[in-house]
Amino acid sequence: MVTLKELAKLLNVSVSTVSKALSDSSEIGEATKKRVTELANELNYKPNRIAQQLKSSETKVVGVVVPSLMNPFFAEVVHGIETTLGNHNYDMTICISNESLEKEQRSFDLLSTGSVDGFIVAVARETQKEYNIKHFESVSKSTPIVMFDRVLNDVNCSKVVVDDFQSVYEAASYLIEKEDRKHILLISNIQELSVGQHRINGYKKAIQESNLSESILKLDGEKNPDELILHYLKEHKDVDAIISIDHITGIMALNMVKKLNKHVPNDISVIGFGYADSQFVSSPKISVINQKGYEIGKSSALTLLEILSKKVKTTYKTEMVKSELVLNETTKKA
Amino acid sequence: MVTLKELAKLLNVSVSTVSKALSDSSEIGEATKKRVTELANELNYKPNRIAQQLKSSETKVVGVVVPSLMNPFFAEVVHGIETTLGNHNYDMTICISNESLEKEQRSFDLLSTGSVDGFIVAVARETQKEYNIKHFESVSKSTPIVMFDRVLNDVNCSKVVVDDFQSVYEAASYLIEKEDRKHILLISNIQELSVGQHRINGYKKAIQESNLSESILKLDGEKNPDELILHYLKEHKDVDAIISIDHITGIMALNMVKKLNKHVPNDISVIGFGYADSQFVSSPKISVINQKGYEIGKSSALTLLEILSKKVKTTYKTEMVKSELVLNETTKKA
DNA sequence: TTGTAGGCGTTATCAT
DNA sequence: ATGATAACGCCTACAA
Repeated sequence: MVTLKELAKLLNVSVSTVSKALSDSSEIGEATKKRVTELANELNYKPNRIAQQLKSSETKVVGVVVPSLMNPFFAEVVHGIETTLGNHNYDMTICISNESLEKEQRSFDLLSTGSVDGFIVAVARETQKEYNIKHFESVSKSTPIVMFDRVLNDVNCSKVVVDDFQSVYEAASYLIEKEDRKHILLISNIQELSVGQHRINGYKKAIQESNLSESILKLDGEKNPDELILHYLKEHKDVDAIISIDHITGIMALNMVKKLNKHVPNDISVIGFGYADSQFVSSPKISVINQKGYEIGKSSALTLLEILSKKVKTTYKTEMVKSELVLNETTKKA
Repeated sequence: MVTLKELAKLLNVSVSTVSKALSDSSEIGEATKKRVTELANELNYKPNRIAQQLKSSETKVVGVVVPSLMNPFFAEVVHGIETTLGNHNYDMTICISNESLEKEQRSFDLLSTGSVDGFIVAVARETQKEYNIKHFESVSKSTPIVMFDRVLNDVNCSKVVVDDFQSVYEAASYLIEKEDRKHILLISNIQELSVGQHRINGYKKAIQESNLSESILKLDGEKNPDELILHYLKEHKDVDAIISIDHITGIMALNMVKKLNKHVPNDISVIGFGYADSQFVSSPKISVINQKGYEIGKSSALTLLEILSKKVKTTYKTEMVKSELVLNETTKKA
């Protein structure tokens, strides 16, 4: 690594002259500027970012802590974050909590120590269950935090959430009103998460408003979700629509319906939760509530960048990114 | 951020006393050690990592540059990398090249400037196409690089590759020998990547050895891959097995076969490329060549960590992580 | 046992 | 127009 000092020695000038010349300061003569920049290019000088960070006490790095990257939703969010940060010359350090409280705490501990200017986090399942918020509270005193999707209400920070309640409410209402469905099964794989609860509540509201009755199949932690779905459908032959509140069980349910030789969507409609290309792995192409992970990531990043750009403490806000009901081949055309 | 200096002032001792006390140096008396550690805990002192990095010229951070995170294979690899690095107290900065040469170059430029101790990279599609290796060559002089999966032979660094050729060769041989298949269709979505070529060549070898004839359907860049598959199968009714060399088209092909009311695996066997839970989104559960992304990530990280642990220049090695043929419900039981 | 001083690489202030 | 000096926070050889 070539440093300012080395350049200075080679050119027989002082370190500060070199520094100023490279930042095109008006204090430096054109001749020396040329000499300096030429040598710097030749030796491929790049300022040491660590030194700059120490000097400026700014890292231009954001810590991103997510439960998993193999969940396509989080992968998409992270993609949105990365792109947005990149446009503002920020980098991103990623920690994966693996749904573990302890790993999440360690990540915050490690990074809150000057390594990053701020955090973007979706809290781990365990954290949410045990409602342990100490690490967030202590860090947020010195470093701004933005939470998305999995959010803890009692932590005082900006948040970006999904309209979980409303989106499922609308999907169920659509099935009831436009398709005249009478027995809508809700399949859940995530009922213990706050977002899962919201989605279930949206479903319940729509059902209650129409005086239908609720059917909820909870698969969280079960080994053979597909068989349970199949079994349920066999026992309840009047099911005429399915809403799944996570990605995989939606596709699964579709496959099970086909296995029973029922026609989709004529006999049974299916609406899943999805991402950009959920449709590619299903036939017929599945209708989904699209969570817009990219938008959520972008929004989270912009929110954090805005906080970082101000010196003063900002007041925290909660933003909602609306999902989109994408009607495809597993629902009837409106 | 509370610093050593502040602690020193509050305790009326020198900075170095505090520093030594906190690192439990034998030079410091027990009494002062206690005073120091107690105040440090009370004020929640944590050494500033940036300062430590500058001092030691080690960051304990690895730069990871991948084409995408929404490709489950890369997501899985990154997970393996993160876990392994974490076990060795390393962090990870992720840049997503988005298959763009320029973005990849920018990432290397930015990070090779003291921000990271080493790189783990899967090269972008564009980089591979244009075979531009300058940024790797210049960085690798000062910072070790480990390449995985998408690898450039001419770059002098350690590599972790997949047995692309062998795995497809074995899958095809299995279909020919154990299932007596006569017309095996290979579906490719990635023929322009080196790994795609290797996989195709593995297929070709198996076909030639058995005096069968090749059928290759290239879908790269096509808008309606599913329809093309369907069309192909209608035109070639004697196809009795399909190998797909990427994740999505495997599931797609399976769905198209079912659409034609052919039985899987009795009429047609299907083998895709897959990850841990590919089977969950298909019915019947798809047989796959499992790439073991986690292992690849782990191996890449360990390789880099080993290089970093030695001061001397190591000699570069190329390691191969064997894929596993996971026979499931879309092939006949052996 | 404790303190002083110097340096990691950069930048900014203040002299010359 | 150029240079000397100090500072960011930490560590450590050396001095007291």
